[in-house]
Amino acid sequence: MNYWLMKTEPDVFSIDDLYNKPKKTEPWDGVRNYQARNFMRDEMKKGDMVLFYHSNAKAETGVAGVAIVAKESYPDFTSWDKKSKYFDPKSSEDKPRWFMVDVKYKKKFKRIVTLSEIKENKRLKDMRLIQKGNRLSILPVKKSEFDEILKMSEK
DNA sequence: GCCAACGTTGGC
DNA sequence: GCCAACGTTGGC
Repeated sequence: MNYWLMKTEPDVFSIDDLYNKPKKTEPWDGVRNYQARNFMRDEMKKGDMVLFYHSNAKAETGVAGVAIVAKESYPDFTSWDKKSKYFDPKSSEDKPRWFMVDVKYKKKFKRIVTLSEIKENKRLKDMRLIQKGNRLSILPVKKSEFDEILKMSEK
């Protein structure tokens, strides 16, 4: 099993929004970065665990909870929907360029594990999230890092 | 709102 | 294939 961190802006789609979806499940659409796409297309498997990260948050930036991969990658249909803001003329139903997975709500932390706490925790110093210049919206996480963040959320 | 650190596009 | 210009991400 693999572990991941997925970023979302809570103003756009928060952990509460995921909770309120039918079946608490939602397609992770709109990823338009090749590295992030490749993670979803090639490596994310059903049952993988996801740290649900609130970026650019008005309140607190950090990990807000846990989700689980509910469906493995399939073409991101918003990429050939002309009305979608994620429309990409180079993607088609015949030749999809972009892919997504479905994620399902697992739990909301009692409190946000903030980015600054993560930076301060020596056990998390190698997390790709806090490497310089990292802007990837989907990142692999080690099991030890995943467990550490879970532990921090309980404190 | 600013801006550093990217990634992408397109002319050549 | 190079690289300048442009667009985006995301912390602050």
